[in-house]
Amino acid sequence: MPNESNAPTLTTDDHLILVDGSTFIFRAYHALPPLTRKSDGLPVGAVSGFCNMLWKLLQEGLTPEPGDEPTHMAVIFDHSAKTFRNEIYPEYKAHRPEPPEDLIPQFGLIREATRAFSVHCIEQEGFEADDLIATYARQAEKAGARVTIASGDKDLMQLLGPKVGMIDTMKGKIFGVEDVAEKFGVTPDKVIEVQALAGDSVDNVPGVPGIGLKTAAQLIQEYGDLETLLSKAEEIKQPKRRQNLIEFADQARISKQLVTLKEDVPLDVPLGALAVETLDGPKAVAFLKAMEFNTLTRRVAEKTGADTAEVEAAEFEIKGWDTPDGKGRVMNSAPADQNSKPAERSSSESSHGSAPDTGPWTPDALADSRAEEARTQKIDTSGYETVMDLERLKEWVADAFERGYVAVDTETTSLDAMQAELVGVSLATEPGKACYIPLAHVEGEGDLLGGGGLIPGQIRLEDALDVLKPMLEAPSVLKIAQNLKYDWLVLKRYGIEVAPFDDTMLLSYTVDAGKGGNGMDELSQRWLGHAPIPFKEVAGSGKSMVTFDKVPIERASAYAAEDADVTLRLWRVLKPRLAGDHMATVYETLERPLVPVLARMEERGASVDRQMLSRLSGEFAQGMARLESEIHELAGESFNIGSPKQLGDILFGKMGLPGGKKTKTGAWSTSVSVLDDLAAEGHELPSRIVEWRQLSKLKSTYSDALPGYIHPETKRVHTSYSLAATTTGRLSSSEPNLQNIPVRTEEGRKIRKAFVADKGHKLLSADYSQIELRVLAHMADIPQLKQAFEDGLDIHAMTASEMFGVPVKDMDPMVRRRAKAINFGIIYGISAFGLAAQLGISRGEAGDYIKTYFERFPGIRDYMEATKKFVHENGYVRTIFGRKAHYPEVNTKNPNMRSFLERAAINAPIQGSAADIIRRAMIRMEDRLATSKLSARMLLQVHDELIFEVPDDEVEKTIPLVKDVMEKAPEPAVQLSVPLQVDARAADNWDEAH
DNA sequence: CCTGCCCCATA
DNA sequence: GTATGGGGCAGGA
Repeated sequence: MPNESNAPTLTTDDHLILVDGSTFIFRAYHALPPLTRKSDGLPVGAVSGFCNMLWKLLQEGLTPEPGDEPTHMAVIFDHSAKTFRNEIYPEYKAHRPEPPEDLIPQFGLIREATRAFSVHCIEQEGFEADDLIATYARQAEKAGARVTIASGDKDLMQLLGPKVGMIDTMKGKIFGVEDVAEKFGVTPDKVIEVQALAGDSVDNVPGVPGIGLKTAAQLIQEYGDLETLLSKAEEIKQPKRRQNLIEFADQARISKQLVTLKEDVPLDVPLGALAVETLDGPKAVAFLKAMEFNTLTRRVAEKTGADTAEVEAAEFEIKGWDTPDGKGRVMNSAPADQNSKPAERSSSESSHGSAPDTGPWTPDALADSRAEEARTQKIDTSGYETVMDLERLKEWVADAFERGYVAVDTETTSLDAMQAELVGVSLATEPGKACYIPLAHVEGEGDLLGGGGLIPGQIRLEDALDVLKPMLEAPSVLKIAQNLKYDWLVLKRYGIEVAPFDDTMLLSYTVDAGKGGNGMDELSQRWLGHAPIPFKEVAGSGKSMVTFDKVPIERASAYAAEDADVTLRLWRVLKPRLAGDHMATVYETLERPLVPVLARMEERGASVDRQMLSRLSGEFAQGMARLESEIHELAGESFNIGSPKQLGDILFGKMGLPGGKKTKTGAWSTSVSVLDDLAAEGHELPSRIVEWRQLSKLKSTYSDALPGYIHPETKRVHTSYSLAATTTGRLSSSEPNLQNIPVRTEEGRKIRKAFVADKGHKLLSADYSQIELRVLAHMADIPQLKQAFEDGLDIHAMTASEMFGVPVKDMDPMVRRRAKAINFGIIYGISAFGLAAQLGISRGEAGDYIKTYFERFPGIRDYMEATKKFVHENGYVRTIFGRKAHYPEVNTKNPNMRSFLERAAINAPIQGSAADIIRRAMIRMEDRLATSKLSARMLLQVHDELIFEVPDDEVEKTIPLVKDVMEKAPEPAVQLSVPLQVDARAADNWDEAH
């Protein structure tokens, strides 16, 4: 189609900058200090800010990198207050106050400034600047050119895409698609849908009452767009929200029209005409001189070769301002021709006018292009730097402020964040640009005098932290780290609370849970095709391993700078995938906010009674010794009871007992179930072995090991929680694992009694009752189960009654036990084989139970079948809150593996939804306690239980609050169709509280 | 000294 | 039948 304007179209090499002049004026006026022309007091603050911005954009474009300068540029203004939007909705922008008096003369001056810099000044009656920007941006994008919108207006975010970026020149912040996800919770193409619902009080866009950004984003993520949502409004569970969506449907539609930018404005000035013209030095200098902007005048003169002395200050009419002398104003700077001819272009450039159509913007397209970029970019370490002086560090920090984000990594003396001493910090600001700041490296071994003197030349730790702290805590700088919880804890111990942040480990986990590990080395390999320097190669391993402070600075620097660089590159790949996969809400509501919560729990630690554990170890040792001689007596020889191999030889070889199960490797199993079977046949040795094993386990894993984890200073035990270790969304705990402290046996509970409260405090344990069965009842929509939970019945007895037709009253405990096993089996993706093993019955009998169960609860079978179908088709399943668990191998031909993965996929939404619920409770808990002025501290999480330390006199008030937060945790995102029940109790130790 | 295996503690 | 972490043993480096 011929270009009607005859102006050359843009090409892929072009870079168009569209400056949103109207919003800039207001923001500059309010943000910058008031500045007046020295000679007569003319207010020029906004003009000054505008000129500086324009100059910078002309010189550098978006970034200072060469080649980034604009080839096309325009400043766009609103023509008048009334536009077509006022016809749709007369109240639109009706709340706008009149501009302040000293701003009025600057409106005209800014247009003068634009012309003085030979930049096109665009405005059109009936349209807002935003519509013109949208139209130009889309046209340029279609031609394949790069577009940068210079504005701080969030309404323009709907335009962002792989080729369209945005810069807030007031804040120096560059926005990409990932920032749209951050702000609106959706991809750019869905921004208008969200705005239509949420409205905007500033522009007086009504939206739907009771729906804000968060809810709007969540609804749009679920339903896709406004119309679909409105057509399905009846399904919305929350009654108030449903009613509003129905009642205000038309208002939402109007809102959408208001926020939708017009992308087809008939342009007075064609796109091609916006080509950047050679700067007319004398003209610009004349204007700047008139404004008395001395610094900028000098700079522009230097750059253009204009002679400041020879150029006279321009004179022009200033509307809205009476000069003190009251004289008329003369125009002596020729006004720039708005329809000036486009700059000459070489024929070769204009010949490939039809640039490849990049197609409609999709989040996946950005994610894909970032992944491609990451794969192909070489990891070039020549841009790495070792920072040894404070001034240079300040420059890095200033750069981080300028960009608004920075990758950070700490190097320390220990993997244990509670013990780690800071050795150095690394930063990265763009791929290949990274630095390491050594702070506490010491001379290596090799001298007998103790060595360890600080290596000279390093910045003093305190000085460096003084410079880093404001940046690490600045709301305007996003800190990017891999497993930030570790760095957060280390820095917290140096008085720094890192915020805000992104965590590449959690980004990967959110998007790819189940597809593999989320550690940095693995992610680097997966996304960058690059194996980072292994820690082992830097610090050694095993006995010869040294702490990081003993690593020579040069080697440390290469390792540490690379870690920051890799982290930044991973962020660039992974962050856009959040939007592409519609997982931003999961990341922002279930993952990221939990990091500081868990960090504080780890920091507090739990108190254990060392004496009690020591006594227990002695007790267990005695019991073991007694059993050991009995066992050797019965066996007729001495052997290592702890060796399954030797034990098997004795039992199934020497003594000739009938072997039961075999292990994977073909050896006879000596597991409890086998030994119990033998014991049931009247053999004495196996039951002694089982008793010995129990004591051995309690001693080695708990009473012996736990004291070793007591922190030398805090005297408490600080576990470490992993947020990204499970496929389902559960946490895991290690070093020590405090999620498997014994509870089932009397002997085991003695360990639990050693977990005690501080003086004047109690331990409070609050646990969800049957949360997974309740989640299942909700998800699979099982009427009998829901009713039973509603009525507060014994769920296992109810199941037994339904299945076997026996009354709940005076039920045989064995019958209830069978039903209980089946209920658990269901959650685990039941198989006749497993149920048979659990209940010690035949597979046939177990199969009959399952059949009966499904007859009574057909909805459960339907749910299981639907889940299997879904996972086979999609390779993942979702929790109620949208978390994904991937099972990429589920279509394998290996029938055992396939069944296993199917069961895991059935279990994941149930286990995972329960995990999501307790996560939500934990995230809210601290605020709720603080609001009620309660000083309870959350210490531990054990999947469906939270443990707090509470001052004695606050126990009574804390219990109902904790219960409330936990029971309402799904809301408002989800209203479960079954009630949640939390049991809470306080006591002096964990055993009695549980 | 590292790794795989077995066994077992929890939800 | 689901999800973890960890100790001890045994075998190969």
